[in-house]
This record gives sequence, C-alpha cells and structure tokens, in this order.
Amino acid sequence: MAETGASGGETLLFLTDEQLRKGIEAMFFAYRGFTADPDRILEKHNYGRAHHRAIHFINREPGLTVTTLISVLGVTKQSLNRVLRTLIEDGLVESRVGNRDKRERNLYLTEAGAELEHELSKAQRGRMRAAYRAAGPQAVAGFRQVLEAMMDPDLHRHYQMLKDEA
Amino acid sequence: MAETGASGGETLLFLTDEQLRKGIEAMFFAYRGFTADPDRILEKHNYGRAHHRAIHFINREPGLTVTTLISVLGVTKQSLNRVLRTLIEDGLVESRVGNRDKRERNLYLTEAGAELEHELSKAQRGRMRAAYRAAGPQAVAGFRQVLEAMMDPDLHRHYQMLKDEA
DNA sequence: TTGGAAAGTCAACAAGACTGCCCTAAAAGG
DNA sequence: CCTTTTAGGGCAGTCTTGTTGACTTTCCAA
Repeated sequence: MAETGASGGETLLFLTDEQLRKGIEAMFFAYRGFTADPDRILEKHNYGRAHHRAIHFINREPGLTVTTLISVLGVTKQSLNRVLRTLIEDGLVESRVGNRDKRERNLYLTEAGAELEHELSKAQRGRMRAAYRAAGPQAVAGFRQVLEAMMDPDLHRHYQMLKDEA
Repeated sequence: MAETGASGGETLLFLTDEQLRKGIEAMFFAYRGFTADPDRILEKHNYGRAHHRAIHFINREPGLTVTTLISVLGVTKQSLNRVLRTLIEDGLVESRVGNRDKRERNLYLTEAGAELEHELSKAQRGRMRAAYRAAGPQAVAGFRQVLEAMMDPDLHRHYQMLKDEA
C-alpha cells in the first residue's frame, strides 16, 4: 500500500518545510530526554557526558587506542585527555602501552568502570526500550533509517563498524 | 542480562540489548550530523548553539516571553540572559515590554535576526530533507514516533504546542 | 643517523551551562 | 494600602568540555 518511491507525480508531503521543522524540534527535545537519565547518574559520581561517551565506547571496543577514540568521539586529543585522565586516576579505565607501537595506548574498563558503564547503560536502555515498545518494530526500523541517513559519512563509518560487532 | 521482554512466544527482537545499544549509538552519531551544518554557520558569526536555539524558538513563536523561552530551552535565566543580551546588542532580537503585564518581555526577531534564522534553518532543513528523502515517508513516520516517545513529558508538552501551530 | 610525523601529555583559555545573591518593577492578594 | 509573589536583569564564581599551543616519546623513512 505505502508508496515509498519519490517518483513522478508524488506530492512528497513529508518533505514540506513544516514537516522538516517538526523533525528538527523532535530531535532537539528527544535528545534532551535521551541524555536525562545518564546525566542524573553521572552527577552523583561527579562526571559529565564526556565521561559517559568515553566509557561507552571503551566498553564497546575494549583495547581501542586513544586516537581511535578521538576520531569516534570527534573531539581533540587534548579534550579527551582530560576526561581520560580523571577516569584513569579514579580507577575506572586502564591505559596499557601498545604492543606493536609503544606510542599507542590501549584502553580498557576496570571492574569499577564496567560497573558504572552498566549502571549508565541500563538507565539509557530503559528509556530506549520504553520508546521502542511504545512505537513498535516498524517505527523503530524507520527511526534507525532516518538517523543513519542523517549522519556525516565518516561518522556513519564508525557507526557501521560498531554495528558489525555483536 | 537485562530482561528482553520475550513474554510467551513473542520474540520482540527489536528490544534486545544489542538493538537498544545500536539505537543509542545511532542517536549519538546522528545528533552530531544534525548540529554540524548550523555549527559551521554560527562559528562565522561568533555565536554558539545556545544562540541558535534561542533564535529558532523566537522565530517559531514570535512574541514569546523570556520565561516561556527558559522553560522551552530548559536552562536557567542567567544562562539564557547572557545569550539573549548579545543577540539584542547585535540587533538580531528585539525585546518589547509586555502589554498586559509590563514585567514581561516579548521577544521578536529583527530583520537581521530573521535573516540569520533563515540561513541556519535552511542548512538544517537541507540535511533533514536529504535524510527524509533517503529513508522515505514510512521511515519518517516511525522516526517521529520513536522520538516523541523518548521525550520527557514536559518537553513533549512544549513539542506538542509547537506542533499544533502551522 | 637524522629529521619528520604521529601518539600522547601538560597548560592556558573560552563558551556555556550552573548556583547564589541582590536588585527593580509590576502584579496580586490579604 | 501594604505585603508578598512574579518577571526580569546584574554580578560573582564554579564546572564541564570544548579549543590552541607547546612539549616529549616513539616510530619510520630518507
């Protein structure tokens, strides 16, 4: 029934400026909800979102290098370094000198780090699960399609790499 | 690990932890793309995202009060005030004393403000349009459903109010 | 072997969020 | 009428997280 093709005499109502504007606002408000729960947890531990992001991706790909993490997060190495230093000092992250290349540092979560990761992840997944459940599987598929199409190409590359793990 | 909600025979594959994790990462990467184009424009004008958000909602609802804008943006008045002051000084926003209630300030974009708004909006809509077009109308509907379900209730209220305008 | 590039660290600064406190003007309620 | 509340603003100070610039260590290639 649903004609997805944008061919010929299609009106493409979903591409009106008004529709696009609503999409923009939906992203803005949804992202606030998306970060609200982890933010509350992080505050208790005296950390910020930057710490959460680092912890997330170190957990996702244990042993990744600082340079890789920088390119995934899209920040400067100086910016990441401050965050990483506090996490290492607090014993949540371990930084091991690389094997082949001693300039590199491979990053791992300690047991305490994994514990915080789990707490944060559980809260965020809870919100996500509720939204997914409310919207249903079809909506979720669409949600993911639009988000993927919105990414910058190099970010999409990072996203794909993580996707292929399981 | 966490309960996958697989009651009875239902598999609900889209609610697995792995699926939820991918959704979380998709939000992260997509939001970066979402803000990238406006960020570049704002930098030229020596403004930040906070200015963009203020301009967006003043354009959306001309004459709205400072208090309303504060609650929509979810920031403190001190935080908003700094941003608003520079926009007023630079002649992008006009602040008029309220009619019924002279304590209130009604905010409007000047011509210059509307011009910048248009430039920012055009860039962001362009990205949105490309994503929508690539994903198709069905996906867009799902996208919006999931985002709405992800909002905090009071943010969703603000979103709905803006939605009903046209 | 030497010189450049790459990985990472340290120092200083800026934007933008926050709190707390003080202030004015206007509205609202006893 | 007088007190309290509300809308808005100013100023000081803090925190997170981004930025550049300058530096060391390590690797690699001319």
